[in-house]
Amino acid sequence: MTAPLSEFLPEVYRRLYAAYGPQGWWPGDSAFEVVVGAILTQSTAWGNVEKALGGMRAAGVWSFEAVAALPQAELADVIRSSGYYNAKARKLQAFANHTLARGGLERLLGQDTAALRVELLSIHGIGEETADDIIVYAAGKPSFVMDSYTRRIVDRMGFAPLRRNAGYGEYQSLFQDNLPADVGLFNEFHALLDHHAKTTCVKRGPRCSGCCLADLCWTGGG
DNA sequence: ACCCAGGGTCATA
DNA sequence: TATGACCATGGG
Repeated sequence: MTAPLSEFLPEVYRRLYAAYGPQGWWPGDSAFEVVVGAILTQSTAWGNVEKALGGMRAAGVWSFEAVAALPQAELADVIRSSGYYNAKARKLQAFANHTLARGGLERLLGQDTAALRVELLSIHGIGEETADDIIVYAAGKPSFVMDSYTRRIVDRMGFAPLRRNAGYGEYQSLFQDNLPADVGLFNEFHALLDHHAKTTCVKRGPRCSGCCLADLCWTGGG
């Protein structure tokens, strides 16, 4: 596109919002549930995560104290349906132990965004995407969430002259540096991109076909 | 039967 | 810095 990204990206957002409406992310009633869901959904369909969350509720494992107290093998059994259950049980307990040892979830999430992100990334099992999920959807602070869906959409657009194998931060900066730092916008934009990729956009090929962004997709490859 | 989901860690070069 | 193996269930 010839228009600057600061105009182009809001246009993408307006189209997605007009097409799909508000997405209501993150599903869940508490910061605890957002954090747990963010870990459990790593490379896993959300439906499988919901079953695991339901299992945790039913088992009374619904606080970081309870998560930390349960033997890891038992926690793994409770979250079985979310897949990678041994790895994820370890991650949940790492987060629980870290949080309990350092003044609780409220203290953690109450920091400024930069300090919060650094601390989240220091916890086993929390990478960049999960950290940004937690910052936006649990802490309510702006840090644009990047994921494979959004990268796929970006790669199809003519506006992104990114190098091959561009990293998380390069894709993230594309949005973050060209949009107002508004957590409500970041919240909805990521959810809309995710919904768009899952429901409408074709998974492969150089461009979308017949969707609200089709005319913005890169046509140089076919 | 095959593909992949709202990733991250760890070993290796 | 950058690849690749590994983690594992459940729905299409």
